[in-house]
Amino acid sequence: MLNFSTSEENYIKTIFHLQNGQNTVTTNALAEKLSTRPASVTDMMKKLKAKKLLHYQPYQGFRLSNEGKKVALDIIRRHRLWEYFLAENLKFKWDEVHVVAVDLEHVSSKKLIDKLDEYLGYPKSDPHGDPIPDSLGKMENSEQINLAELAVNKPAEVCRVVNQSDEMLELLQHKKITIGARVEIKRKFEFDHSIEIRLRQSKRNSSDQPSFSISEQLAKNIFVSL
Amino acid sequence: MLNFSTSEENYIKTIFHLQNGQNTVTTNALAEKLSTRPASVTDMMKKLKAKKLLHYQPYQGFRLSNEGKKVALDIIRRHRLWEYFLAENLKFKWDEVHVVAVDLEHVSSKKLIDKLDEYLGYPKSDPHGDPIPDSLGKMENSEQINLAELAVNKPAEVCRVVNQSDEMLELLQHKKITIGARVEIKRKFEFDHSIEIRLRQSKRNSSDQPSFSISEQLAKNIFVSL
DNA sequence: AGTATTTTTTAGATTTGTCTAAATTTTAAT
DNA sequence: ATTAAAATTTAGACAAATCTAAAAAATACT
Repeated sequence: MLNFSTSEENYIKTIFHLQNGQNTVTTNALAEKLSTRPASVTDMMKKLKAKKLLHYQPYQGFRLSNEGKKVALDIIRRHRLWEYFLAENLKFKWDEVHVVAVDLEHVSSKKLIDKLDEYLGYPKSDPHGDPIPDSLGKMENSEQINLAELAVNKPAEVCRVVNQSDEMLELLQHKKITIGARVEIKRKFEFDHSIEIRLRQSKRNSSDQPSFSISEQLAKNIFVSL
Repeated sequence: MLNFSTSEENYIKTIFHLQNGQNTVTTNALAEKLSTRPASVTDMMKKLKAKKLLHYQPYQGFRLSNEGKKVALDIIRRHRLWEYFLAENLKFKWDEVHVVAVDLEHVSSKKLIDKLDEYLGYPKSDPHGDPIPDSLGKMENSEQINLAELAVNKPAEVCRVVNQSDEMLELLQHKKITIGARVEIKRKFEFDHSIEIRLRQSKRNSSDQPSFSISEQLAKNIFVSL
């Protein structure tokens, strides 16, 4: 695997997240996500196409090639392993790990990352519940359903949070919704699609907590497994 | 403390090492160390002078300002803490840590480094025996003498190795000379200034080893404390 | 001291990644 | 099917960090 610049890596990673399997990614969407200008995106797309990391015809959007996906998974692996290390070992708070990992992820020594993985005990997911690809780029994708679509009275476990904005993480912290928490929907309200939920803080603290309600917007950003 | 580019940081760090307290650093020496051209050095010196990180008059060489030294110590702190982590926690070999730390040292989150320091138990020196500055930039500088100048039959402890080239580290590994090893000079030879030494591998393995000889060149790169 | 050599700086070019403004292509709307 | 609007690309410029070649300053040499 060749080496890529920090800038190239940021583009690759972001395309991977935007295309999310099948989608074609547009110039504007990518520019928006990267806080840059569409013209800059076009420039970079030419470069990445020349390096065979993506498929791109002018005006038609782009998708990562298989090689590009491999690179993306490698960057994501680095990012999530560092996030795990920061939270688990250095005791960073859940909502602080992302910004630091964004820098660390560009240190690309394969030996470093593989040894870090080993040191951490080959964790399967990062502190946000996102799966960590292994050294071959494979990652587990257990059955996850959106909290907004969970049936009433069906117990589940929070396993993933997709929006990682500061605002979102602030709200989660306040509501004490964490990865691994057991959750059950008590009621759904048709009017605004808000839902009333009850949490049990994983296994150890099994004392039931009072139920409270969350907005549809929040629920849509939370994934659970049964 | 402001943020500096990787390139700026490399210049600052290298000047710090070259000036070693009092020396004035020359354009050519710096270009040589950084594997760059003198013209590039001059360009960067103008930039760093404008940022008040060093004192510089054209043709007169340069020295870091107090502010520049602070920045240098911060970079060195990051470098050595990562080296310690790589060797101690990730089980990197002694001679592999430097190249990886050279990348990690440019991730400049203060919180990250302070938490890493805490996690590692506030180590005093890195795997090469070089002292690690604390979060205020202070570092211990215990009395160190050059192995070439140690008196015969005076037991001492290897505490520092100044040349970190691959070739040097390969030789040290072969001779099993490690930081912390107890060493004693048995004889000095006038002809080529080589010396005959005997090692005891720190405290645990106190069985004496046979003595062997090392070159003056190697001895000069090893420092010991009494 | 005056010349030759070395060191350092200047001037101008190059690469990477970005930008603005203008041109082009695609999509949407009447 | 035209036209209007939106999205995308091109063209040309800029900043950072580097380079080469030439000029200038410092140093070393008889």
